[in-house]
Amino acid sequence: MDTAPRPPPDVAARLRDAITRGQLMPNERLIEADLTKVYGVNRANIRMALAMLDQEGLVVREPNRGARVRAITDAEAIEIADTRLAIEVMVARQAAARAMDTDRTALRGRFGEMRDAVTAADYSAFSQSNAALHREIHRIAGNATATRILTTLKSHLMRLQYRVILLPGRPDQSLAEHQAIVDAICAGDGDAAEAAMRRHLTSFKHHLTQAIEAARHGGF
Amino acid sequence: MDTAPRPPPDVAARLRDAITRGQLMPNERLIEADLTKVYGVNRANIRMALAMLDQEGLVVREPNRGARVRAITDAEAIEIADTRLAIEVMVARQAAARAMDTDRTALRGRFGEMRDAVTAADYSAFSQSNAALHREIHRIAGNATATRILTTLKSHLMRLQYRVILLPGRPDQSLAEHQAIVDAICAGDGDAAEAAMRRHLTSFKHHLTQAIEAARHGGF
DNA sequence: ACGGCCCGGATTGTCAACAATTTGGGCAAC
DNA sequence: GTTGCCCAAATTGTTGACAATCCGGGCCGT
Repeated sequence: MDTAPRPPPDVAARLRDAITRGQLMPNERLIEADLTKVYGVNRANIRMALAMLDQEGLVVREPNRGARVRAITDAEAIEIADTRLAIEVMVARQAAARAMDTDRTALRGRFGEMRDAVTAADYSAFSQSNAALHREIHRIAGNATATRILTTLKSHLMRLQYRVILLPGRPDQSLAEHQAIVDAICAGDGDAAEAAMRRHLTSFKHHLTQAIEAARHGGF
Repeated sequence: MDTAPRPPPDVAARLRDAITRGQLMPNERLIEADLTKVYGVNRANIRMALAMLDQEGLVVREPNRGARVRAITDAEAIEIADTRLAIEVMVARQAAARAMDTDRTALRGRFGEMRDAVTAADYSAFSQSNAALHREIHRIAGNATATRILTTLKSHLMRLQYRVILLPGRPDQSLAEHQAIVDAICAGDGDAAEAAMRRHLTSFKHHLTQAIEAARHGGF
């Protein structure tokens, strides 16, 4: 196995991935010397990456005590879901206002992939097409600022999201909600797009709350 | 003059201040060696601070070519105003839902300061009390995630904001808008608070657009 | 003149050694 | 047994030197 000779395409991005994918557990210590070996880059680079992820909220650093993966509380998860809702609702409206013909076909294409994933009961594909559909909406809206913030917020939710997807009946409901969003955007109806996105993310938040409650009582 | 012996209370914060206050011009190069002398800290620390501000969007860094103050385009300023509106509207609703009696008096106090600043025609005090009032709303809402994002967004707008404040009649209008927001939050009326905040920030965005247009044609 | 070429200064990127701090554990005193 | 103390290992923070890169200006051939 190669431990170091890999090309280093931005340590911060790789660390971010490892955290959002759950490969690094919340509160796990991030020791600079170890990361140096894992990613094959200098300690100075590790330090810069940790500083960035700290700024981003994925990592906490205490003076002279190093960095740890930031554990988000239940209350904070709700905050994130709320904020995400507020922004994504605006983005949906903007997407409806700015969608061209090519955008509509692209959007419908993404939705088709999502439907296929649901009928195939492929959770992984569903998750991916879900993300792809939302990215498509962001692209159409053309609001880079909002997109950047949403990406960060979602990176925080990702660690919990898999529980929501696994709730019984969730994929079908989610599919119907996305259908409404896509239709509204393709119709150029900003009000409807905003309302549909609000319904979708309110539903998501509801299920997230349920999952959190279940986890709290269920033990882990 | 002392150049170095000052206590270094977080370089990133001081650099951020210098940028948002307009002491460092857009596109101005940030040379590590120079900053080392100015802030009296090591180059490694300067590098970490620049990495954080890059992550935050206040600075751009190109490989082997150093860092510059990021220049935000007119279109981006609008994006930021839009996104700010979307989040702050949600925060206003949450503040209305969660305001206690002490919060109400604190909020009214801030509003009083703002009114005083307007009657005194003190632009600086107005700007400060404006920021303080919004911070108070954030505190009451208790949504740390949204507050953090809003703080970042406003740091980007700050470089342009002074132009909006100087528009004739703006302080009086702004005062009336804030009156409505404060009243709604104190009344615990989430819908009204959201609507009032939306009116206020839509108005702000309108004036910002005007200021940008004026600057584009006016020359500077 | 003019275009390409090369060089030297300025600047960023990398690295290893050193200093300072925290942490955990053993040892002694009570 | 427990409390407090102190030391050693682990880890973070700092520093300076060196390598790599970019940029402007002069130089040469045409």
